[in-house]
Parts: sequence; C-alpha cells; structure tokens
Amino acid sequence: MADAGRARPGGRTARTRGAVLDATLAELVRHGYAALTVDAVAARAGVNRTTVYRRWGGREGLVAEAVEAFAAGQARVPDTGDVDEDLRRWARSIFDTLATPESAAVVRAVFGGGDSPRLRELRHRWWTVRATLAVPVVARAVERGQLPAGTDPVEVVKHVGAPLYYRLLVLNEELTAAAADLAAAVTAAAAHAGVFVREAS
Amino acid sequence: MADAGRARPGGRTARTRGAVLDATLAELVRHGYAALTVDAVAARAGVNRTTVYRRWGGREGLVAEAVEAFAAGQARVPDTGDVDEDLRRWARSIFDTLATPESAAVVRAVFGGGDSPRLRELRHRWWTVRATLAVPVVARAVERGQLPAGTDPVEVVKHVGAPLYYRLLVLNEELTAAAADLAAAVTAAAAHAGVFVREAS
Amino acid sequence: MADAGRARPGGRTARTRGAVLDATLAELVRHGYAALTVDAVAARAGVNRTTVYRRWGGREGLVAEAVEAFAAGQARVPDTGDVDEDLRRWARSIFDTLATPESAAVVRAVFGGGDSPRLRELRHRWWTVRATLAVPVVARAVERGQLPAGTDPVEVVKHVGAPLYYRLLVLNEELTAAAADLAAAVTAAAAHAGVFVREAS
Amino acid sequence: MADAGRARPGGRTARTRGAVLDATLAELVRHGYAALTVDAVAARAGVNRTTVYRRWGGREGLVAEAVEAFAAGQARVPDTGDVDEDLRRWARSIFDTLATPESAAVVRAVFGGGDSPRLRELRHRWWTVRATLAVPVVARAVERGQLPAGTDPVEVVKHVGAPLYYRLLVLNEELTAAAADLAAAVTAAAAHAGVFVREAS
DNA sequence: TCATAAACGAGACGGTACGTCTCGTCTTGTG
DNA sequence: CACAAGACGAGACGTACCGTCTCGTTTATGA
Repeated sequence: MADAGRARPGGRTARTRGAVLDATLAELVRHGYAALTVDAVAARAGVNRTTVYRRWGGREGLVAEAVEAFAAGQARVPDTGDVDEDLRRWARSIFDTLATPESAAVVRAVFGGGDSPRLRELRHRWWTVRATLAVPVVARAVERGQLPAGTDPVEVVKHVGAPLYYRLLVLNEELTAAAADLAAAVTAAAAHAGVFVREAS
Repeated sequence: MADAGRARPGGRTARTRGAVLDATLAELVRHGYAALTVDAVAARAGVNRTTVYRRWGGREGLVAEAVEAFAAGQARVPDTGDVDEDLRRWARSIFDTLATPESAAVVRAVFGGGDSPRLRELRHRWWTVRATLAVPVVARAVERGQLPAGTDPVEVVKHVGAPLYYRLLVLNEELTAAAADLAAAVTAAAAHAGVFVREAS
Repeated sequence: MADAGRARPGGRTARTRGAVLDATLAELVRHGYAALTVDAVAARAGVNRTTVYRRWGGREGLVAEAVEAFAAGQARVPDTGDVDEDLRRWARSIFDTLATPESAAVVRAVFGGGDSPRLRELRHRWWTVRATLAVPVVARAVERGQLPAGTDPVEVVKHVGAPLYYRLLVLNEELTAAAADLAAAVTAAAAHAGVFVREAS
Repeated sequence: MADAGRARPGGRTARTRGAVLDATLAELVRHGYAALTVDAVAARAGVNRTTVYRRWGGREGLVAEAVEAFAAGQARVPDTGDVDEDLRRWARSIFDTLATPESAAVVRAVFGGGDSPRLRELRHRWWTVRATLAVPVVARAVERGQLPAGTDPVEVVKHVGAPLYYRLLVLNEELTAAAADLAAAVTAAAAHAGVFVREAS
C-alpha cells in the first residue's frame, strides 16, 4: 500500500487509480466489505464518485481490483528438501498473509462477502493461485520418498490451510505462529501415516 | 421448517413468530444474508413490516433468532468406545449439518455476514456449543489410553471441523461424506502421533 | 399561495403536500421551468427528496399539480349585456392572470416547457377550461343579435387571448391593460364586421 | 439545410461547422430543445464533443447559431397595392415559416426554451427582423389612404402574427392556411374600423 | 514545399441532478 | 387506545450530461 506510489509513473490517471485502490483497502480494513460504500472510498481518495463508477463500475469492481493488486506476490513457496519443514514454512506463509489487520480485512472481504459471480471468481482465483504454488511441494516430497506414493497433494494443501482460515473466519480467534506450526504438523503426521493416499480410482 | 408450527403452541403471537422465522430461513436460503431484506421477510410471512421491527429490531435480530431456533439440537455426540470411529461420526455429524441447502445457507449467513456484536456472539455461541459437546469425546479417549496423555481436546475438535468449514466457506466446494471421513482420519492420525500433546506450560 | 394553509387540515401528509406545492411555485417563479430541480424544491419545502419522488414522481408531476392547484378559479366570466364590454372584461381577466410574476412564471412553465404527454395534457386542459368559460359570452351575443349569426365563438375567444399570450411568450413584452383592451377591441371590430362568420359547412 | 454545403468552401473547419449545425437542427426537430444534448449533436455530426464546446460553448450557442442560420431569408414582404391582400400574404408567409416540422421545432426551441440572455436576444432579433420587414406594408397602406391616419403599424403587425404563434405554442393545434387568412382578415377589419388608430399622445 | 498555427480527436475528470432502492422511524386513522 | 398501514427522513446506489482539461494528431495556409 505504502510503496504503491513508486509503481505509478506520470499521469493523473495512474495517480487516481492508486489513490482509489489505497482508499478501498483502507475502507475495507476499517469498516469491512458489507459497510464499504463507493462514496466513502471516493471521498477518502479525493476523487469524484463518478470517476469510481466509470472505472470500476461499483463496489465489487473496486474490491476485486484492490484485492488482486493486494494479493499479487503474497505467497512464498518453500523448498528445503524436508516435507515437514516445507509444510511448516508454507503454513507460516499463510499465517503471514492472514495475520496483519489489512490482510485479515481483505480475506474477510473476499470470503465473507456476497455471492456475486465476480466475487466467486475472485475466491476461486485466490485459491487456485495458492494451490498451484503449493502442490509441487507435496509432489516433490512424494518423489523424494518422504511421503507415500499416491498421496493426494491437493488434499494435503487444503488441510494445511484449513485450520488457519477456520480460525480467522469461523472462530474469530487471533492467528498465531503456533497455530500455523500445529496445522502443518497435523497434516504432515497424517501424510506420513498415509491418510492422504488416494485409492486407485 | 414446515412442521415447526406444531411445536409452537397457542396464540397469534406464536403463530406470527413462527411465520416470520420460517420466512427468514426461506429468504436466507434463497437469497443469502447480504440480500436479505426485512420487507421481503415480512411480505413472505404475511406480516406487517412494522411488526418485524418491533419484535426483532431489524435484519440482524431476525437472523439471530432464526439461526438459534434452527441450530437447536443439530449436533450428535458419538460414543462408540473407539476414538477413530467417534471422530469419524463427529465429522459426519458436522457434514450432515452443513450438507443441506438450508444449513449451508444458515452457516454462510452466520459466518459470512457482517461484524456486528450480535453476529459475533452468535458465532461464538455456535462454536462453543459444538466444542462443549465434542471435547468429552477426546477426553474419554485419553482416559481410555487411546490417545497420548496431554492431548489438547479443543485443538483436536478444531482440526476435525476446520476442513469442512473451509470447503464450504473458502473453497465453495460441495461437501462430501468422504471429505468428512478424511478430516476425521487426518486428525485421528495426528492425534495418535502425539501432535496434539501440549507441552506443560 | 399564502392562504392555502387554511384548506389543509390535520395530517402531516397534507402539510407536506402544501409545502411542496408552494415551494414548486416559488422555484418556478425564481428560476423557471427549465432550471427547476427536484432537490431545490424539496429543500425549500423542508422535505426529503425521496418524498417528492414518491408522491409526484419527478419534476413534471410536481409542476403539473402545482399548476393545477394554481389555475383553479383564476378566470372570471363577464356578462354585462354588451359584447364589446364582455370581451374587454374577458381580456382584462386574462391580463390579470398573466400580469403577476407568479402567473407569468406558471404560464411560461406550462407553455414554454417540454413536450411530455403530461405537459401536453396540462396545456390542453388550461385552454379547454378557459374556452368553456368564454364561449357562452359570444354565444349570448349572437342570440342578442349583437353579432352576426354564424359567428364562430371559439375563434373569437382565440383571437382575444392570442395577442396577450403572444406578448408574454414571444415578444417578452410587459403586458398592459391597454394591450388587453386593444386585443378585445380588435376582435370585437372584426366580429361585428362578420369576419368570424363561418360558412355553412 | 441540404444546400448549406455550397456556402462552405474548402476547409475542414467549414465542413465541421455545417455538419454540426445540420445535426443541431435535426436533433431539435426530433427531440426538441429541452432534450437536446451536446453529445447527441456531436455524435450525429460525426464530431468530437470537445469540438462543439470549443466552438459553440454549449447547447445554447449551438441552438443560437443554428437558428440564425436557419432564419436567414425566411420572410417575404408583399406589396400588391391592396392592404387586405398584403396582410393576407404576410400572414401566409408566417404560416409557411411555421408550418413545416423543421420550422415548428425551431420556433418552439426559440420561444419555448429557457430564459438565458442569449435566447432572449435571439427572440428579440427574430421579432425585430420580421417587424422591420412588415411595418412598411402598413405604412404604405396609410399613405395610400386605405387605412386611417394614425394607424399604429407595429400593433397591426403584432395582431397578424399573434393568432398563428398562439396556435402553435399555446394551443398546439396544427396551423392551416385558413387560420392565417383569418388572422389577416381580423386584423384588416379592425384596422379599417380604426381600432389601431393611436391617440395623439 | 514545408513550417507552423489552428482546429480537431480522444478521453479522463469534477460536478450536479436524476430517479431508485432499502432501511428504520414516525404518524395517523381505524377498529 | 393499540396497532396496521403507510408516509417520511436518511442516505447510497448507479446513470446521464455538463463543461473543463490535457495530450497528441491532423490539416490548412502563407512565407
């Protein structure tokens, strides 16, 4: 958010875009998705309402672009040679993403909002991007013989993230590094035990 | 939902209450929380808007009471003598709760809505009720020696439910019995491996 | 306008109606039809925009009702026994209607505005009401033998009013009593000369 | 409208001007002054909005110039030696001007529009030009002794035109040649009767 | 013929008003 | 005298034009 300025060369258009997206994130953090109004965003960005409608078409477009801009380059793919450590780092990476107030607000906005097609797609993208990154971690472990053959990578990845999102969205508990480590450890233990081995179908 | 009327004795008041709560659930299922309007509920219940505002004070109160009425007696506590089977049945119980369209809509309403204190409390209650029921299952297993001493029951319970809610709220995937079984198996394996053993703190 | 209050007993509704119609006339006088905004009317009436849209549906409905309320009981039908004097008084009556700033503004609004069906009907009513009142004046004169048989009353009435509206709408000249007298005299002279006698058709 | 092209030699500028003025007239005829938008005119003319604002400054300037271009050389001054016939021809000339849809639209635009200074001046010019042309007709008649000395030419001219504009703007009736003849006859009869003789003041 | 000033195209923007939609309060006539 | 029926205040929504501005391109014309 802060350093977005550097990426905005020149024109008024780019300046406007930046101001609006920043304002959107700020409003998201302060009031949440449900209470986010175009007027408030425009006012905070020092921009006319009309401009927002012209370029983003309303609340959804606003959030969609702000989130996409925010989500870019958030996840880190670990490769230490050890599954357990890899999973732990992956969990920590998720934790890092969800721990800051900004991120939490964004995640809540994305996953606690309405059912519009645009939001659906956003959610799907969010997950797809992360799954695409994490799946190889498990695949490599299988190749290295650290996990039993037939282990389903997608399910593993899901079970690492689930407890963290669960805490944030359902339990409303604060996320901790310990929780992340635990989620990774649980999944790792189960994986070693062959629970994720998929029957030949 | 349909036969709920029988459980409500006597007066017009009770009849009104029932009609409104039924209508609220129906609207929740059809349109979701975000698009739920007091007017629509009142119209569907054949009741005046004013009445709804008088008795429930608005959308939130409406949903809160409807959900509480709905949530009563949804969970089943298994006790088969075998942790693995107990956890599996517990997971299946969650699955049953989340699988029907009505339940899914209610859950989405509760956990995908706003941040009002009332909703927060509702979420908290939702979780507390279920945790209270499930914790003894794990406790018993520890007593029986099926799980290592020091196993944290609350964490175990969380990890059973997490993947299911995650699927529903984050991944928007359909829930399956297999997913429930997998969640239970993962948690059980980890528990047997001592992952949930809490260091003396 | 000022004494409209007496005719409004009781309810908030009636009070609102009166305030809005008064405000509409005031705005009409000050800024004219083209520059009349719903917002300004609502503000002046101390009423919410929404209320205006609910009850009058927008600018046109507003003007339509205000004008109708205004137009009620504006014209006087003379019957002195003498055509020339009757026509003169009729012209004076029109003059009285058009001479005050309020009336002039209303007339400009009605006849200088858009082409919507509602305004068209308003114009038609305006004319019809006045024609209905004035036609008997000419008819009586024919019966009395003061005007030749076959004199077309409608055309006579039109020619009395035409120069006055012409001055107001086209020439933007101030209306004078002398102009009204002249219009009546011209029409009377032509009528006596048989110019308005309609060929048997 | 169509042959306006001949008066526009060479340049893109002149071509643009012609296209825009034509488009303005067309929009005026189709939608009337109130609904005339700069955007529509620009689009129809195949010209950019900006160009219109640059050269005409907005809706009013557009209409003003279009109307002036249109109004040039519309009136015909008769001189048959007979007042009655002269007045009749003059009335017919007005009728010709007002009868076509284009002309009617233009007139409505000029006289049924707003109250801006520019439009006021346009109205004044419209009338002045015509009065200047017509006044000599009456003056000659007085010289020839066909009308009484002291007859006020300006009032005569006004009374010829009034019923026709009245029909168009107030009554919204279709103009007919008969109506024009009647207006002339009425005025002529009154003039012969000395109604227009102005007292020495 | 070629430089240069003028006009134009493209399009983002601030601004005003529009007309619509809910929400939640407030008023009122009626039973 | 309570309450259903519904008018009202409040405020966000999304749209349409207005008129301004900037930047780059085209075009006419006279040195």
